[in-house]
Amino acid sequence: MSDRTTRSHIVEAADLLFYRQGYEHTSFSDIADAVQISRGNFYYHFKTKDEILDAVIDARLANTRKMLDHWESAGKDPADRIRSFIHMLVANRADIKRYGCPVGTLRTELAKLDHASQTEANKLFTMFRAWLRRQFMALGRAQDADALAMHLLARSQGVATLVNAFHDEKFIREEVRLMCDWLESIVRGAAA
Amino acid sequence: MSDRTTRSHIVEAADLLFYRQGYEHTSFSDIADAVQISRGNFYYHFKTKDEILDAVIDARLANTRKMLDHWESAGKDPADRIRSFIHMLVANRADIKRYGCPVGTLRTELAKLDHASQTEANKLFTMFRAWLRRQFMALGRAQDADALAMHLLARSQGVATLVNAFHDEKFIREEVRLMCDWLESIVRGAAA
DNA sequence: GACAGATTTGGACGTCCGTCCTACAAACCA
DNA sequence: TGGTTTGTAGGACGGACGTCCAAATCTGTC
Repeated sequence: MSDRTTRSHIVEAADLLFYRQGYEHTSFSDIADAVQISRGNFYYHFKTKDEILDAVIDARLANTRKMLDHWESAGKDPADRIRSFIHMLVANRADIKRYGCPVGTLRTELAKLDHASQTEANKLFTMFRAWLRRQFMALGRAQDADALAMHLLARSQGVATLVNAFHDEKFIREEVRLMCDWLESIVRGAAA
Repeated sequence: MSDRTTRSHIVEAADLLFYRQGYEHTSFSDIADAVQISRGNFYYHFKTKDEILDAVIDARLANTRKMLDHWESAGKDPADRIRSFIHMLVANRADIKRYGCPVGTLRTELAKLDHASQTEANKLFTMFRAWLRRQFMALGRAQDADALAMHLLARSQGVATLVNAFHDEKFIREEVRLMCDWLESIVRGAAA
């Protein structure tokens, strides 16, 4: 019980710090200070730093799953659901501006470190990819559904990168509009 | 003289290692091993690790400048020059697949570290942005030249990120084709 | 209230890192 | 040839980090 909450507090704080400072640049002390527990206490809940990372990735995977399920049930049609994905950029614009995309930046860092958990981190991308692919298939684009999913994923990643680099939120609005226009042209093509 | 070559060897090796392993994850020993000099020798050429980073960024800025100048003089028209930019993804596809975009990944890492040199690293992006903007202006799109430049920059960044994540070179070809189509539609619009 | 298990504490440990210093070698000049 | 400058070698230093441990504290049970 108390284990559960302390453990989840650690994961929560680590999640935030990994996002803001990066995995390698975040120390046990940083997390301990945030959770207000002693540094030595970690060993009881996690044997290594890598275990915390895995727990953070698992938490992100679960949250993402939940978000996708919500979009799935809340969206009227596939196009509407894809718009939920696109507007994620607007909803998180302040964080993206300061810290970049949570999915992309962690994955990039783990790739540089050649870290064992990069496969796990990649699953975040794969989850979005598979979900988008299903939406495009439901839009009648079975042939190139995966290519469309990858295309949209790439564009949102690129937007997040440049917004973070230039600290320009306005750019998000413009690109989101372009992506919605692009989606609209696909919907029209499917209807014809 | 010998100073010059040893120093440039250090910068060269550091450049490569920063790209492949990341800045923070690359130690003095790593660079020393690559150049085959003693670790202590660094202090003669660079007083701090940050100084090496600055030298690496300066070298990358100079190389980028040279590349852009070459594209400028080699390209027949603005569209041709922009195509040089787009095809950079194809030319560097093997490295991008393994290590991501050299410009984007370093910039992202320095942003997370809140490093003093992130402004310098951003100049790499700004250099591409300004160059592309001039090309689009020459294409008769003075009104939205900067937006077009940012759009293309974002798309190439996104492609690089996903190619690195999914280790899929084929995706580069597809997206390069799409970007060229997009460019073509702009050229046609300008002609009309 | 005594006991047992769960949880937390603060610090010790070995290692690696960036930094810095001193001694030595090579090259150049008087 | 002797002396100065330039470049290199190797290791010492202080600090930070991840890991690990033994003792202390808390919690629930009989």
